[in-house]
Amino acid sequence: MNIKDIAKLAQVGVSTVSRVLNNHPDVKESTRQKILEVIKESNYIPNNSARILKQQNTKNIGVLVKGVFNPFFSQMINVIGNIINQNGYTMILHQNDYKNDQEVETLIAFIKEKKLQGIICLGGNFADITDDCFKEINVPIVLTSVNTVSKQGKEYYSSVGIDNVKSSYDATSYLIEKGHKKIALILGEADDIGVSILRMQGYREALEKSKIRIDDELIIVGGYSSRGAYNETLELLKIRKDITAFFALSDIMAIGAAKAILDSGLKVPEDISIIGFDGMDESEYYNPSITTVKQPDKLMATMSINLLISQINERKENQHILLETNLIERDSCFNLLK
Amino acid sequence: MNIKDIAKLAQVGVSTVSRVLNNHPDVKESTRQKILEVIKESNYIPNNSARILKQQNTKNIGVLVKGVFNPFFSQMINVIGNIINQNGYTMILHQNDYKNDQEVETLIAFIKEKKLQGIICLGGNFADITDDCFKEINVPIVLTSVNTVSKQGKEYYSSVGIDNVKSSYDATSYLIEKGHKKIALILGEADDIGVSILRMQGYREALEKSKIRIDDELIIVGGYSSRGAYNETLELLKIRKDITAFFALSDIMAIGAAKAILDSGLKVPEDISIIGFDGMDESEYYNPSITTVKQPDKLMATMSINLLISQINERKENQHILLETNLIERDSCFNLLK
DNA sequence: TTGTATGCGTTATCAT
DNA sequence: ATGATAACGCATACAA
Repeated sequence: MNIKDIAKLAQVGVSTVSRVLNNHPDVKESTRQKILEVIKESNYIPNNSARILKQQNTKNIGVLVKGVFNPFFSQMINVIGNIINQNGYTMILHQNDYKNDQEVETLIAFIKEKKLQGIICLGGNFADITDDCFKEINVPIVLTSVNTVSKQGKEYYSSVGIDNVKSSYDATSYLIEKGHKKIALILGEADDIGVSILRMQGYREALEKSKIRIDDELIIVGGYSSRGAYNETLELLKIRKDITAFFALSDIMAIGAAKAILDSGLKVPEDISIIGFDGMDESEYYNPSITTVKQPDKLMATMSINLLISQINERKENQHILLETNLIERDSCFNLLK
Repeated sequence: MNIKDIAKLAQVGVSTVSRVLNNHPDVKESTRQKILEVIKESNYIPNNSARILKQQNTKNIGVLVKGVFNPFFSQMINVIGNIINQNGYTMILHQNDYKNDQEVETLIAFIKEKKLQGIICLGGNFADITDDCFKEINVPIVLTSVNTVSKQGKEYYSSVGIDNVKSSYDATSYLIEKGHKKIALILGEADDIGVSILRMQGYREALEKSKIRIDDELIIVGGYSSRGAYNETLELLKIRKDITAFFALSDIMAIGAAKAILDSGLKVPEDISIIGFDGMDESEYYNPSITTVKQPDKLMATMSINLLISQINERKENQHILLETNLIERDSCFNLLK
């Protein structure tokens, strides 16, 4: 069942059907009604691939999200989607498997397939951006909350994110100010891509600043899951009785670590303090509420899409924006000095 | 930059380029190399819309997920994706906005656009299935963990899910057996679509069986969020001091309720018991660990995709499978009778 | 082994 | 207001 069949059934030409499909004004009301009726009756649904293939100005904005269902991004997608709609565009959401490391290629394929007018990438590792890989793409690109290690090609895309080094420097310093010296760090991933390495750097710098020796045994990897953080924390607590604080690089891991501490017969925060990262609901509703580094997720979303739309309307120079994080003090950190 | 340009640059015909693109065997190794080189140099990426438009047998299986990032489905998608790949198919993941209630239409559009060989729907409300809406679609459809209220058209699709009524009947009975009589229920949504109504029915039946009066004031709505459940629970606890247990229809809401109880100066489970639903990690790592109704998510995923693939290979009669849930006893329920 | 030509389903241009 | 027809970018049958 295609547009030709509908045209035949309605006894009109294909272009008239197409006009109805696309809400063009110059169709007689009676023919419009008739065509709509035929469409309804035959359960006809246009083929989107053919549509996009032909269209020039799609009014589509793409959102490419890294990872299958990263809850941190879900709020941001809502914000972005609303603003896209308000501006008369349509959001096309696309997942990029976290195992797929061909970020740039996926990005370009997405733009081409959907004839996008602009794109926002949420997360992912864009370390392999080269000077010319975006040259042929002449739609604006905004990379949000991604790991951009590459120094190349910065003039071909915009970015919005946080200062990972400073954020974790601040969080670590906060613990140090409360008298903590044996501070364990829970990384997300072990390899050198991703944000963990940047945040670890902030952790290291804070310790060095206070002349605290960096103890590699205190740095564990939780795989961004509660389970991973739980297991690793449990093991670490068995061999190291001197730890007074944990800094987890995600709230999800902070929760796993908290449970491991409790299951070890210790109290949070009296025996061991915890600080998380992200500012997800889970940390707020935990018992006790977990102090965390809040990422400005909604602001990041708003700035990303506003930047993109302004770029679509008037090509200006690309911008690279770094937003402030905010340490939310709750009930999981103990002051050893009082 | 399209296939024609590549052909010109490589000084070959378009079909030879197409063959290389699709890994066809009958291309001379030297020409293949040359074409690949040209493709690499010009950063050419084929247009997927055009590809799909042309292809007949795509080997694509679609997964249509309801809601922006429902964490309950993320594990299932991994399982499904792996099995799809093992069988030589490609998974195409598509989000359906939770505000979009045109489930059937979205489903059919997705099948047509991507020329899918089969599809799994994760979640969503398919109450408006009619006898003929799937008739024209001759690819197998599996609805997994969806709300299928409609009795029509069952011969045109398969389904995999749990018995929502029985599951919540069992959970409520579990509380009753422990001596609880004033059991509050936290629904996900207030309207009559969705699973909340089925689970509420189980709750009602369990109370009726034990001759416990159903008190509508004890039934609140948490909107499937911790925050919603927290606020509603806090309010309810102010006006009702007689409640001894909460049954939340998701673990996320159970956590919010737990925090509200704690913030009201009460203890879990000594003062008030809690039971959740889903079996997510969050409930396990909460303090205290929350007793919950575990959905067999991985099994649902495995059965769904295996059923679909067997249907693709040999069209058999559609099946409707109901799996058992499992009540995981943890530390959030107190026995009043001991 | 390689090239030419046709059509997938739609939109857009140009007629009428 | 409406219809015929040429693209869109690709895969494939068929020819060579």
